Amino acid sequence: MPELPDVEVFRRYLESTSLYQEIRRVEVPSPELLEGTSASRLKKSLQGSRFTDTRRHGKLLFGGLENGDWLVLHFGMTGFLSYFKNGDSRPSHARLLIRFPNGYALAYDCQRKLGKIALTEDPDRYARREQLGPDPLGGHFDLEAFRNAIKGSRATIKSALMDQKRMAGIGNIYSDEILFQAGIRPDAKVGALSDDDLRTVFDVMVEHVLPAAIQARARPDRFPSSFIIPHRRGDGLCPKCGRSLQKRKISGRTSYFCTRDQRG
DNA sequence: ACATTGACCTGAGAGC
DNA sequence: TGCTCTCAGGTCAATG
Repeated sequence: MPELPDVEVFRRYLESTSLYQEIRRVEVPSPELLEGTSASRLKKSLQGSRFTDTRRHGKLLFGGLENGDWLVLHFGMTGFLSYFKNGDSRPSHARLLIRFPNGYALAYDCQRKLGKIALTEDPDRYARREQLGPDPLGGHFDLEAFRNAIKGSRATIKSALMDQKRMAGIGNIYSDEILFQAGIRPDAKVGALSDDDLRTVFDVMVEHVLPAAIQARARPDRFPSSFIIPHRRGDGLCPKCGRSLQKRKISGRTSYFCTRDQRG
């Protein structure tokens, strides 16, 4: 699930539930998800400290600690956060548990274990080492930056949008949505797109799709009815023209699009 | 340089 | 109900 809008919702969730509380106890039931750190180092850093800041870069969430360290979370395909009260049913695949004095705990749940947990002293440096491109909602990402990010790609526009080295945060779902709103087929080659096309993709992504998805708390049932995401099913219909959507693998990923409303 | 495939994991849902 | 098969929104490596 978690692409940029989802992770932004997680960031706000972390911010509103867990900031400034002392971290009493940390449990790491699945240490195999740790990368570049150990359970004991993680506990040593977190226990007794508290979150004072949050950041996001693409699909990465950073939790800033009082002691200067940052907890890094990547959510894979099935990850999410859950702040729950002691005694209430805890999420079924908690891979990291952060317990607070008020009897609540923040769980990082990741059913398929495709996410990862890390620790860093510097989120920007961490993102650089991961070779992540700019975040589309980051301050400096304008049309010029978008063109630079896309420039030189001989791949499909869908693949270029999803390439985390070009820009960070767009995945399979939202690339489909952006290209649907832009009226461009996902299998169109980047080189075949006009300057106008690229401007449209940029505008739609930054000004429409991503903000609307975040506003809807990344929940498809709250998306505008003009979005394609709620219709991404085998028998789904185009919200513009009502015809059947095409379902096809493009650049290795299942893609949905409308042959009438999207140009190739 | 790019597309494709399979691997990593686990579970939901479809079809029988 | 229960079994098997297919598929899944992320990333990585190997192959063509």
